[in-house]
Amino acid sequence: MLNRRSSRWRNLIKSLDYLPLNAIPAEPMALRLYNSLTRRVESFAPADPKRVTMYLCGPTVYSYVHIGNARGPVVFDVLARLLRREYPELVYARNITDVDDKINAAAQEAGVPIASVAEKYAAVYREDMAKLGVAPPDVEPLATQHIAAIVEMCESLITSGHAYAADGHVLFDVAKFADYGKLSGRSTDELIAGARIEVAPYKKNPADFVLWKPSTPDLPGWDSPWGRGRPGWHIECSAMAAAHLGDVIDIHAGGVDLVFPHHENEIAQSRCAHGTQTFARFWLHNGMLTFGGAKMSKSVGNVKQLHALLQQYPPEALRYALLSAHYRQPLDWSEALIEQSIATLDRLYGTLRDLAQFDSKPGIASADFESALEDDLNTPVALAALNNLAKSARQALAAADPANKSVCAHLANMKSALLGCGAMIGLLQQDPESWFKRSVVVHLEPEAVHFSGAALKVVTQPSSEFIDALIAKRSEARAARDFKRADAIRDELAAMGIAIEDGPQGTRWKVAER
RNA sequence: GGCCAGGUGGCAGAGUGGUCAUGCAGCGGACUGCAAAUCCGCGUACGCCGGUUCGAUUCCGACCCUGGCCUCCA
Repeated sequence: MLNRRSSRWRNLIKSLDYLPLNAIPAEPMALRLYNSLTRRVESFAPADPKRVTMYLCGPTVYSYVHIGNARGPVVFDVLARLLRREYPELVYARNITDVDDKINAAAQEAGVPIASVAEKYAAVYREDMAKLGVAPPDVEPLATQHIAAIVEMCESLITSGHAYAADGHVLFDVAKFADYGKLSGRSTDELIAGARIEVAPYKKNPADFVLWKPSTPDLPGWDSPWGRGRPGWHIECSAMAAAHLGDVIDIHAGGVDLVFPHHENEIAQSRCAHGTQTFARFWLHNGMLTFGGAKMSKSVGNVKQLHALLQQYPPEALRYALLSAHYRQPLDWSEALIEQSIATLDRLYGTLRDLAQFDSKPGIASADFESALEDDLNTPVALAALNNLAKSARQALAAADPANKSVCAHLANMKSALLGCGAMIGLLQQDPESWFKRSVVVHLEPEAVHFSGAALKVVTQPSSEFIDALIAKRSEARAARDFKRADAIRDELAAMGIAIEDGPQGTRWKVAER
């Protein structure tokens, strides 16, 4: 029986994965995405294939972000990569909110100008995203550079009767937008009746939200028809999305905690200002990172700072960890998760290292890998496919006759597929040697070579030359069958955090897990 | 209280109406001077109680538990 689940069928499908590139017919992308607006998985097709638009709510730059803040950028970076293959004209915008009361507070506390706080943390954010392998967005708008557009949007909302000015503020009149609450599944009546917070006296309804608010002289502000003031948070994103992507966009993404009120308010502002039936055709929301059973957040205090983690662990392991669960599910962050990710990457890079003799470029990803990603970004299934592919490569390698040309071609194809899968999710793109020899001082420090065993403890970061020298000594000892000495040197290396492996081609080494 | 997600093997985490996730860890074997790496093999997982069905972890209902939003938040 050749049914879908039989192993014969699976092997057939597997063998198809490694056909030469030109033998695989090009198929149109079958991307399906869960749309929060309709609460269903839908086939994705852009409004205009020549200009696909995507917006992700970026950071407010008042401090270091935590690892939870990185989940969206990483996950939607994968989506952007996927989209770009089919639609090279993708315009992906990720904003930076650089005017906000938290920034003001941080500046005041540090006794520095507000702009310097925003600039500092924006720069750190960009650097840290790059370390995580997140490609820069096509557009990175700053809120402070869109004040005119924001003011204009407020005026237009007032003119159309959707907003009102009161007491130096501009407020959105929730009662004037019938679809308010549709995204988050709330009724306007409920929202108006059920407000828990203290209601400002200038509001018509408790649910009305601020588009513009007055600034005192010590706060950043811009002249406006309502006096000197600054924008509210929600209107920034609406204005920046419109300025760079248009009135209607294909995809709007963000954390699930932004559904209400932020995204709900964006929809209200944008649709009313533009007179459209739709703001974003697809709404995508990533689940929260938890830590110790609760959502990671600064207010709870259970945060792990991204910047610190990047110094402590290989960045790629953090990316792997963030992609190890489906993006809509919660993911519990832990040290064990990072260590597991390091161990898995060790194995994957080990496979690539064993395939080093083949000069393969990233090629076409395996079919099961690609279809997993197209199925609402199912990265866990994609990673499973990647691991299966790596395992097949190891098996083939273990059984391979190096002289057999067709076997070599097969192995080269597998390596190409492996790198191709990695390229699609931003993993496995570095030289395996640099993965294994990370955090080792590469430059020779002449004194270090002459250190005696006792002085060695002073050296916290051994140089690769020093390690090579020790390994050479151990090899001499092994050749002389002086295993006691050889093992002593191995122990010495282990104490430095270096693990060694003896193979047919000699001894190689890697940085051991912390 | 309202709205919305979940509860899967030691751990992480997919998925499915009827033999397969995958990874990490563990155990046994091969290989190795010993390790390591690699390969081979192993473990009767689907919160609880009913129902539908030839058959349910998967569908339906009740229950218990957890998390998210309702306030700034990725």
